Amino acid sequence: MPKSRSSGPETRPTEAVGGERGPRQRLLETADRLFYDEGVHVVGIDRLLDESGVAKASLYAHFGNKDGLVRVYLEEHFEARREHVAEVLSRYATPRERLLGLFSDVEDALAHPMFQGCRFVNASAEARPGESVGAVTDEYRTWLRTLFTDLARAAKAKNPRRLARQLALLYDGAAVAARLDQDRAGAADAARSAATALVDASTPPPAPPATPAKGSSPKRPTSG
Amino acid sequence: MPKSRSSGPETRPTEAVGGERGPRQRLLETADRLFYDEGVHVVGIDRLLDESGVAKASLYAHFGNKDGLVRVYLEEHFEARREHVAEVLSRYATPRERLLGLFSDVEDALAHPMFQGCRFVNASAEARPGESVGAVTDEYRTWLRTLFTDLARAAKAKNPRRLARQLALLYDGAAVAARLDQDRAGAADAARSAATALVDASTPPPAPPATPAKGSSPKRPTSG
DNA sequence: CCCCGAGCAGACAGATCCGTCTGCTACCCT
DNA sequence: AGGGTAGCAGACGGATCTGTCTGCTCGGGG
Repeated sequence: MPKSRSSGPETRPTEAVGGERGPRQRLLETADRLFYDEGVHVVGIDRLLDESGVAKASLYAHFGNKDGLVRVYLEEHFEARREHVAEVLSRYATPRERLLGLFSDVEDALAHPMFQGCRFVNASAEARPGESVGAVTDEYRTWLRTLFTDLARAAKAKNPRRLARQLALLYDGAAVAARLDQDRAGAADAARSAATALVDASTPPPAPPATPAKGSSPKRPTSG
Repeated sequence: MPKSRSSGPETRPTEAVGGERGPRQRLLETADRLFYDEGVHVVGIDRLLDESGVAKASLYAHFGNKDGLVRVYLEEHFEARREHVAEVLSRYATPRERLLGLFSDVEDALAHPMFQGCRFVNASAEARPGESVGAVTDEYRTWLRTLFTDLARAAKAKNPRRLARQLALLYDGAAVAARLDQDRAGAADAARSAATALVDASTPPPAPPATPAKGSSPKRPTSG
């Protein structure tokens, strides 16, 4: 029985407080790197174990099986995405600025050389029917669509759901272009400019301008 | 040495003329179905052989190895795409109508329940570095970008390359939405309406209308 | 002091997958 | 009629992958 890890009181099982990271964390970091760069099916368990310095038994104790690791890998990325998007949105005041701010953030992500597209898109392209990739991806897509729809509605778009879906198309397209094309700067410019045009065409004219600060973190990109 | 099949005079090796299809064709049809629906790495050779009724030796005689089959699978799809797009474009007269016609065609593809997104996007998401997926995909992406750029330039867009990239984003986004989302009709509407808005915003006003015929084939969709 | 749990290391089994090779059949062409 | 070729069927080997299981170490608490 694979011990449903969920009881953790406040600290991770053994160590976890100091600079030392436990096997669970190391495994997830390695999984995020390898799964994202090379694909879920391409990367075998032995390689994950080698590069993270974790024993095979620890993997199965923590995650049950490989699919469990993949699920947590995607869930943690989902959580990181939500936090990142919340932080981005917090930098802007009006709904219109927030919508466009999301595409400025896309521009930042595209500029990052490690950006390899959306983890959910990539994982879904190679997912078997029974795997849990589909479930997490569905949750993510629902959240993303709701986010755009709410913002479009708040921006008083004439047809909020349509505008939301249009912007989502640009969002996904940018992720695809980031993985397949060389000209990432062009794709970023296209996404931002298209988003601006679509928002302008669907919403009443905005209030007078107020350029916001534009800070971004140098970490591994989280967009997708 | 894997016998570089290329000498075929005018008919395929043995049969090929009558209703009978040779092993090469059967293999490619099965590959297109399985690779597209389930993924290139997920589908093994034995399954391809079983479902196509072809001997293993025939596969290696025709394609050298699995990567060769994958390459031809993508190349033939590329060729089908070019022919299909040429046919779509031939239905319209002006560059603007042609650009928008491509998105009407996207709408048709999205309506097809077997449409599972773009074969190149899907295959690239799970491709190993050395495989030939990357090469064929590069050719396809270059062709696609050139196509949009030429049409945008012909439509007298103020910034043809930008408009082309914007439309390409919508194109890719529609393929992603087709695979990951349930609401395909909404995605199709969003792609078409966004394309119209972006074209209108970037080009001088069009000539008076002239609604074209809109016929589509009931075959397996080729878009991507 | 000792015991228990967490984690590391690696062997092992079962499945799968790729690719090669050996037979056999059937058809076409001379 | 006979030989060559394309194709079918399947065994086989080597590699790889997932998942289980057995030892071993180490540190902390009763």
